[in-house]
Amino acid sequence: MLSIGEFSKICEVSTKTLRYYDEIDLIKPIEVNPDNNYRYYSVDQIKTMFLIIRLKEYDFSLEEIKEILIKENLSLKEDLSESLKLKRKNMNQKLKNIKMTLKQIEKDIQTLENDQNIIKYPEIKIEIIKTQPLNILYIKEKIDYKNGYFKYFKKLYEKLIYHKLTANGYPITIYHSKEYNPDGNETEFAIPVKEKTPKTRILKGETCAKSTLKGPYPDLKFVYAKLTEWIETKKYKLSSSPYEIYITNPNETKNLENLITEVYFPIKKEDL
Amino acid sequence: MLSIGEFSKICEVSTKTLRYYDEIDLIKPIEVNPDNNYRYYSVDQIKTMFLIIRLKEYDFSLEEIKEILIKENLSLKEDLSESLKLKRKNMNQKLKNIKMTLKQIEKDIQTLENDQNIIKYPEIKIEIIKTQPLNILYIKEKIDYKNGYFKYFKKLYEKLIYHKLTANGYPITIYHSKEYNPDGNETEFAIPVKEKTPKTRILKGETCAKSTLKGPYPDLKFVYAKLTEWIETKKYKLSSSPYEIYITNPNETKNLENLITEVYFPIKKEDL
DNA sequence: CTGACCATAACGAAGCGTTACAGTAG
DNA sequence: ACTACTGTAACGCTTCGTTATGGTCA
Repeated sequence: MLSIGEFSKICEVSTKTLRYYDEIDLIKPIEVNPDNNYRYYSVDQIKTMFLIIRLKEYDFSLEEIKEILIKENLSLKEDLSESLKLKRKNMNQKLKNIKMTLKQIEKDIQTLENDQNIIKYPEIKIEIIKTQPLNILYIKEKIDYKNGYFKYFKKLYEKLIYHKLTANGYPITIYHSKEYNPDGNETEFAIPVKEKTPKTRILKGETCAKSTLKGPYPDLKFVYAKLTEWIETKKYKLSSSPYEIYITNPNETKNLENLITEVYFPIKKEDL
Repeated sequence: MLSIGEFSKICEVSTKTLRYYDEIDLIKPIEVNPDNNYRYYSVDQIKTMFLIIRLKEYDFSLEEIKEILIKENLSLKEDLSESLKLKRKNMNQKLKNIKMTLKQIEKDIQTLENDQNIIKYPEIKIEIIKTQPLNILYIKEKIDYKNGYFKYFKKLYEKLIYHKLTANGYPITIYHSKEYNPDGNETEFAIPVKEKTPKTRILKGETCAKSTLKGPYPDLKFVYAKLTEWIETKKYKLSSSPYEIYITNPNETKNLENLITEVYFPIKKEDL
């Protein structure tokens, strides 16, 4: 039997951690002296503790680990295998993110060497145009921007096929919610179609400030910033929801720098 | 000028976040309506906000970002460049860790497929031997295990050279602190030397339980677990600090699986 | 008047670290 | 008697999310 200090040393965790794990019933000493409440651990528990540490490295929460330990006692290992595969997926995602972040850091360090600002908008031209009304098939969704739109356009195309309609233009995304909400924003995915049916609606023709971005989608936020700025300085106001038209197909474009996206801000003159 | 909702949408952060950043003086609206306390942001602040987001991706704390923004106003860009390089280093470290974790997950998934336990000790034999006294040159340090011992042995070798002593055996690490402490443990780095001087001391000869590990250093904790277990079941007690002797030089060993390390636990019979 | 927006305030969450204070084993 | 070890209790840290409650703009 091991005192908390000995146990902590072998397992390379602090005694504070052990007391906390005791408190949350993650791993409890097999014996507690009732006189002085000293905790005593068995050598068998070292393995359990090592398992906990291992799982923590895999980003399991202590709550999840608790469940795993319970299942372990019932020897349900298949379940653990599934969980591990899920964590592997998350880890791979994390790996990708870190690699991208590293690339970005490199870029930024270079930018600073050239004595420039890290944050700068891509070259953006703005023109005022009048759009024609478009007959569109659409779906509305509450979405998180970060995961890409592939899923939603897939759904839209399924609807298109199901209703036997004929696509007649590039895909469009319309942003209805005014405020950014981390768990979902009112967004409409649409595509122009030939046939007018009760399932379609008209995206009305309007005066718009239009910008065309050549570059990756994350740069779009700069276009939005720029357009917002422009509208303000020119004393216009937004008259309805902004939308994007994807001229290029991201699935067929190898170099993301070559993606072309048009951004439309419907505008009117500020009321005086 | 932008209301908090508009600003939040363009920058893709929640209004809660913006209010929090206002509270901690990270980014404050340029104007606040004194009647109703409504916050208004300028379009210029979009760039600042983008910078904050970028730096957050690089793992700067909000406190650090605050300092950077202040320096930015004084246009001290060199400083930022240095900070970025530091973060790049951290990111690279993180990348390595994740890669290692991924490898371990793969291993564990395999292990589970073979219907075995994830945590299992490597094959470890234990023998009882009597050691000879060793005359050692030593340095004591309070260290964190995780960063490797290279630094400390380098220091030890410098001392060796400085005092013109002759090494006479393999390097040794002696673990004095009983409890694991996340910010440092009393550890002694030593090497046997020929000359007896006031700078050296005797590591006394004793009865020891000895194990030899062939494999990477992280496996050492299993050896410690096993030895502790063994001592308990055989009714021995630890009589002084355990130590390790490194038979192989990790800098010259390509495959970490081939590292050889001896672990010694000085023991005595339990008092009856 | 009705929603969609805005405000403040207070609590929660994860995983311990950090005092502070006191008893205890050897 | 000393010291290293053990205990409990309570607050702190970071970065917001989550109610709850109430005022305000179009």
